[in-house]
Amino acid sequence: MKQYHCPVELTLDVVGGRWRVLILAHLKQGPLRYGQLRRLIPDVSEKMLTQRLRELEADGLVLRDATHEPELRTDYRLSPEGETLAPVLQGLYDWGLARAERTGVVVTPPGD
Amino acid sequence: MKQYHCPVELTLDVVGGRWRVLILAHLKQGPLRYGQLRRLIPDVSEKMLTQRLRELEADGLVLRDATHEPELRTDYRLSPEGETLAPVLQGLYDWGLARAERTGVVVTPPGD
DNA sequence: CAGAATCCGACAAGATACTG
DNA sequence: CAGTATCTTGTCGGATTCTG
Repeated sequence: MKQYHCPVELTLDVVGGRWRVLILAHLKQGPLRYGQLRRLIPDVSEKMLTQRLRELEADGLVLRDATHEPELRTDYRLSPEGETLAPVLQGLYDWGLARAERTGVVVTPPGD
Repeated sequence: MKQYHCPVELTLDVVGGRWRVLILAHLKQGPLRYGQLRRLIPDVSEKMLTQRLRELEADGLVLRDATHEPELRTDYRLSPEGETLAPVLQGLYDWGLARAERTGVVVTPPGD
């Protein structure tokens, strides 16, 4: 049992770490397949991506539907609970963008 | 030189990790002294608190003014740049609060 | 394609003791 | 009060190999 002294800690439990927020931010745009996520987040390893997706699933933020027909294929998308994070994710995105402009940092979309 | 593929990564560099967001969220309420921060974030060690405060200072998000007269005393507060994070911090706070209610988790303010 | 399993290193974080 | 210094531990994440 963990003790929370501030609501922010709760949010951090869910979106904390290096990858979770990134995954959620991409899924916010719409459902994505495993391979698509990998391409959108080029620096994540398969292990991390799978691990974080499982955790997000367990936390009820992400839904997963897999089919094996005609071939193996898995879609991930935000659950209703996950959708409630949209404003937060948007805020993180917007601030990052503005900060990039202020500091002259370049953001390179993985458009390859 | 780090490669950013998504603006969110930039935000994470600044508010990422376990303590930074927490520190910023408290400073958002107004200037605080070192000891006050420690009490508000009971689980942080002195080392971590100092280290994170130095980083936030270096990133230009937090300002520090120390006096030695009549006694040693240091105030930390958000810089103008740090203030731009206010909506983000508020978003994280609000979502955590709502999530706590939905999941029945109790948040215990360090008011003891 | 979408993973699981294992091994390993780096760094974040904790504990403790000491200082102006 | 507001730190610094040192040592140790734990967790996160990378690399690689294997599978239905």
